[in-house]
Amino acid sequence: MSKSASNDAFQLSERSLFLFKALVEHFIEDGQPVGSRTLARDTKLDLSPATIRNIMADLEDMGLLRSPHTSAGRIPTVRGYRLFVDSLLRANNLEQDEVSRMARELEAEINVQVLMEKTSAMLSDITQLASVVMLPRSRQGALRQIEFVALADNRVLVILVMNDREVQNRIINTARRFTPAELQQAANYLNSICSGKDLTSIKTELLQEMQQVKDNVNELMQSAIEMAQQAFSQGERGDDYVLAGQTNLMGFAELSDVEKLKKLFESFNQKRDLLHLLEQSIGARGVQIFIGEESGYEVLDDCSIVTSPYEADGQILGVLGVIGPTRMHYERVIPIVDITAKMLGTTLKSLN
Amino acid sequence: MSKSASNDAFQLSERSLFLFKALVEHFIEDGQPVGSRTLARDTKLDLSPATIRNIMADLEDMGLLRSPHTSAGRIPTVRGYRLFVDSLLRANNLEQDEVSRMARELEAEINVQVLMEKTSAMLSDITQLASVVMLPRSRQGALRQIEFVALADNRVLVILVMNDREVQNRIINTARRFTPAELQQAANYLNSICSGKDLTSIKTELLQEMQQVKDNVNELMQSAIEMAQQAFSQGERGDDYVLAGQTNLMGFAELSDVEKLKKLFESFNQKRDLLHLLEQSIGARGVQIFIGEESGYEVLDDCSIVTSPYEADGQILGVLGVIGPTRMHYERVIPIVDITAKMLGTTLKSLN
DNA sequence: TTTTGCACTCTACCGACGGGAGTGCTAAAT
DNA sequence: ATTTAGCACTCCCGTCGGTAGAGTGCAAAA
Repeated sequence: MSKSASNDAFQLSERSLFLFKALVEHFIEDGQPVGSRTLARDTKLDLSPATIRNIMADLEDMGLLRSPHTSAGRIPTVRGYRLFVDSLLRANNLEQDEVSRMARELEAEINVQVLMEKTSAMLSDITQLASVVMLPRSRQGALRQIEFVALADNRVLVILVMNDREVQNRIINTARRFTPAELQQAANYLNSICSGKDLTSIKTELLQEMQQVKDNVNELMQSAIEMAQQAFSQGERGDDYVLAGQTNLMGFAELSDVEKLKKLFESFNQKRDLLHLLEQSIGARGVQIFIGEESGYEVLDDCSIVTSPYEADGQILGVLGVIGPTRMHYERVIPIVDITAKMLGTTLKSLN
Repeated sequence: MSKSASNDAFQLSERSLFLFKALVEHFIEDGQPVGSRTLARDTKLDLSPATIRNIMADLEDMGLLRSPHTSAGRIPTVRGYRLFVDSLLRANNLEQDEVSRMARELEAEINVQVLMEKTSAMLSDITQLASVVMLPRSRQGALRQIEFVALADNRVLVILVMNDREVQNRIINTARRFTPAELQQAANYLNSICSGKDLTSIKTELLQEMQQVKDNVNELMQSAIEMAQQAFSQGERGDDYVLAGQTNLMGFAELSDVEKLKKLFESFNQKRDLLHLLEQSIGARGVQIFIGEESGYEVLDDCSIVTSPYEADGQILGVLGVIGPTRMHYERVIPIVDITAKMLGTTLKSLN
């Protein structure tokens, strides 16, 4: 369907396209259906409203426009937006100082979690839309190092240092008390086995090691493996994302229905739908856009989502994007999402 | 003002109070102004609407009721709610199995952050309102232990184990590379100085130590102090709270105005106002209630907040509560907030 | 091919109107 | 002295009709 929409550009006269573009831009600007007279007034072409009406009728036949009711103006259909975005849009460059301001803000941050939050806040602030920054499942980075710290009672704090500077803490209960020296030894042992491998392969590795060690009488090694297993089995805090600027969506006329808004916000909280959608963008090369129903989720019917994966060293680390009404300033939002993804990528790279 | 409201109970005949209570309960139930006829029909007292009108007029004179307009029924004023909550309310006990279900859910959790999130989610789920669980500034627990882990380049991961099982990670840059053994030594040294003290006194302690060590030629000790100072200076992630169930507030008739709702949500995100309000409850012994304008924040004018501090071993650890329309089921919400605070307290205690 | 002219349609807004709900007051009843 | 009945009054809310405005589609003229 999007395929045929892109072809529309070739089946239309230049004038029709120009008019269509003007109409979409006008509608994006103020959200009201656009009539022939308005368009005649606002475009350079010196055409009468009647002529424009004829053209609009053609565009409507092609499924690019529709009227909400008989005597309203026209508004773009999803297919119309598609054509607009794919073929007519000339993304304007961002102000240089705006870009450098963003960059400065992000570069300073060294904590990954906080970096994500800042990026999301910035994105929603600049676009005045809702934004999301996601860490995909495929991240599941390799383990760089494991450390144990003795706590009171029989508790041990396990520290998992991931390759990308992420650190995870887990607290486990042990059968007996261990001295710091023992824990150090256990950690060394485990590091020799695990370091550099990713979590799933570590798990299988540990099982094998378990077998081998069984004959061995070294109690500490067995304990070490058990502790590691206990730590790894703890909720790996699956996929997640950072959301910001939800409230920016309130007050858009097309989302003024409280019930709809509630459903939308609830779907944000449940994460499921949005995660699926974002995962679709992981494969894409650059900015990807879902307009209205294209997303396939009913709650997002009146919304568009502009996403982009971000990467470092050619490896895709995650996806970020913004969510807003279908009637959004694509020409502004697209380059913003694009550049934010790039900046996040380079910032993360510099952290590693 | 709330003082005089409590005294109202003694200035009113039993019958008036009964009627007043019935009216408030009726209004809480369906949100419509209650008229004399309805009340005559629904109460056991066999009174004509006219009599009830007289009584209602008295109650209105006392500032307990008001009518939205001439020919509507009456609704409670803030002062009316106050009287209702303070003197008329008989908080009904919760179902035992509901309580134990909640307890089971919470007891299992060992991670403090996740525990807060779960508590908040549970609270908003049960009450169908928005909920908040806060960690107050005064927490600032003592430091139990500090550990260093060498990372790549000149980076060191600092692990701060707080007394209450909270663990914080900081990453710092060092002038040169340190071996694990050196780091261990530095940690031991610092632990001997800092362990058991709270962060602020540690900071001053470090400054003093710095002076003493200056003459000493032990380079490692100096480095250790510098590293600790660098770690402590990093953003101590101040006051914070966990919020859940915001969307529950959408769809309440009294909050149907999108603009108001937007302002309310934004004030949640900004945290400031809500934090101030919650801090007021820290001193209170048990459940505290802010009705409508009593909170002092305009965005909360149509809302009530029910809070309770939670504590372990007699020490107040934080505050939790729910936010909903003034017209909420206080008799249900109050015991829920109360018991949740107690459960959270005991759960935290068991973690220590 | 474009424009003009015109009939037509639909919405949004306004004012009028009536029913419904509820009140306050007065006078009668208990 | 209370309580009740009766009644006039007020206000809200939904409905209806009418009108102005915006915009359309079509046919005929330019």
